[in-house]
Amino acid sequence: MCGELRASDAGRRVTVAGWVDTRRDHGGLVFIDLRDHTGKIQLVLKESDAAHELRNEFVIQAEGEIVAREAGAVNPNLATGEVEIQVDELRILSRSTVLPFQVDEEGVDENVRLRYRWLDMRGERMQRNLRITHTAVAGIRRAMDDLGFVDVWTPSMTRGTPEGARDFLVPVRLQPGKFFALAQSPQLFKQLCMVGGIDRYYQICTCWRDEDLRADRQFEFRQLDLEMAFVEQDQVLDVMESAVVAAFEAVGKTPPARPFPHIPYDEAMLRFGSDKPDMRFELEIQDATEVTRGSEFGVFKNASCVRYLVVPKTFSRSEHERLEGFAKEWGAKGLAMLSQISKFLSEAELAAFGVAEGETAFFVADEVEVVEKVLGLLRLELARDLDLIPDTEVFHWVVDFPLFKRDEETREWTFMHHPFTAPAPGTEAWDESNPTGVRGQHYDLVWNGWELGSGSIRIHQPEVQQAVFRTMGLGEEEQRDKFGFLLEALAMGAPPHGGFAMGIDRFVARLAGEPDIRQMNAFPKVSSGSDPLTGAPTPYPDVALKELGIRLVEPPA
RNA sequence: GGGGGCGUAGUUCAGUUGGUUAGAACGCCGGCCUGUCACGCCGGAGGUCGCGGGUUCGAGUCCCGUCGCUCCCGCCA
Repeated sequence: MCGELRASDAGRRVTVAGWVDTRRDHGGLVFIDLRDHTGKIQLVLKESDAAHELRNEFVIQAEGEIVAREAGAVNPNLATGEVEIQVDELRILSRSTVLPFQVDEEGVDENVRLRYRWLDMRGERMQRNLRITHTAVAGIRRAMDDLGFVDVWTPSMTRGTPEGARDFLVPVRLQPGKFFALAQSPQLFKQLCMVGGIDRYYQICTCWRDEDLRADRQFEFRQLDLEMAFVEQDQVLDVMESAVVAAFEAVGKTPPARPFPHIPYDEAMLRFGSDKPDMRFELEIQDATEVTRGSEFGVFKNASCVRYLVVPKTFSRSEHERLEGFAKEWGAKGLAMLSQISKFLSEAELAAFGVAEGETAFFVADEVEVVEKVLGLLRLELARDLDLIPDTEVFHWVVDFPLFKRDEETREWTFMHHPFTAPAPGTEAWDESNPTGVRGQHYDLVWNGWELGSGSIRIHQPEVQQAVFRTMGLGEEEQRDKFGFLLEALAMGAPPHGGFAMGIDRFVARLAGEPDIRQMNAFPKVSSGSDPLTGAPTPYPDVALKELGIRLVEPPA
């Protein structure tokens, strides 16, 4: 209401309520900017005890006439600047102590903002972010409803899975010594919904993962979770694109063009060194492994993979040292500049690299995984340094992922994303001791280098599911114990199905132009994993733990 | 688990090669003011320099440890 009054409202009598944003006390006359979530309006108060008592963030109600301001008194910086309210009745509804920071004050430390989030939320930034989240989610829900999806609630407290992310454990008084896990995702429940004949399921659900927090990760987050029966990959992608576009339209932004482009996983890793490449700019990685196979240069000769980035700039020694420092931090043994090492290389090699005057080529030689990672991260670092990233919105799909990968530590085969992804058509059988090259029907959605989510066509034949379990080293008994209910369900008439899960927080953070998801979350945790507002988590008294059958190994500090 | 950054009034910051009483702006308190809108003017309060050790005649400043926050790597099926 406050921010919506205009010259055409002049003459009306109104009652407004809100917070005192600023006061300008002239003694015989007091001006108040009254704020609510719609904006601000100037109140004009005649001298009174109550008028002088007003302070920032008092909650007041004022009654009076909306009057047009005289020409010289119009405030062009305020949307309501052509009018003001001549107040004849003022009620102080609530007072405020001195504030730890001013509402809308810029540059306040985030921990202070979070400690007093209720104040922070009154500011324009959080009002906008919470409301844009609501609007985007409402748009997505409308789209899902229009497409015939059914919102089915699935349990938060579920069976733990030792694979994947760490579970949050929930002890239960009725079952001492046993634990539920908070759902990392409703993955298996939504697949069971497919077997149960809910052919289009969706949910905007909370998921929990006990892993370290980041700018784009919290312990708990929401995802748009959907699953469809009798579909192939393209149909799932089509629905997801509809949901993304619906959210853009709901918040009044120009949606990205459909269909979103596709890039195969192998190509993304080769050209961009990432499975979530930022494709707003070029700066592509080049492969030199073939050319350097017989190199005289020992570093190249002994490496199984040699790749390089060509950058349109020359670098000083100290700039190079800084970048090499990053490269080592990311796992490289070094970061060679062509100009340094050209004396060790043959004419043929130099010609093949095709590096021109004024350009710099950075080489990494190592195992392919290290080369990809280091050059991928270096590419992003250089793009930021050289200001190569344009202000555009690029959505794309990464497709054709491998189904399996080797565990870095155990060297055993394991799944790339999760064990329920179906192999690509025509590869329903493979060498279970060496599944190199088997592709999965898995797809990731990437926006400007942020992974928004992933999905897959799932396995719907129990034999195939068991073959995947066997490949990752899960014996018959273990399969029955952990996933027996899934195998049973798949054996009782499971339709082909597939789905997707997209992180809502990451998506709306990008929509709102925010650098991290805490700005979209009313009450987020900080990176150490605690809540600065309530002080959670807290110790529990022994008597409560005893009832749960729990005893701490070390007493709390 | 590892690496980088930060920590000084309520808030945002400054603080010289180590030097005497640690400053500014905003906010807060008191006073004056009928056309301000980041109102103005006068006056005032407010500090365990994150914490603990050490070096020194002397530490906000140097060293060691520790805590908190933050970014990144690992991790995130």
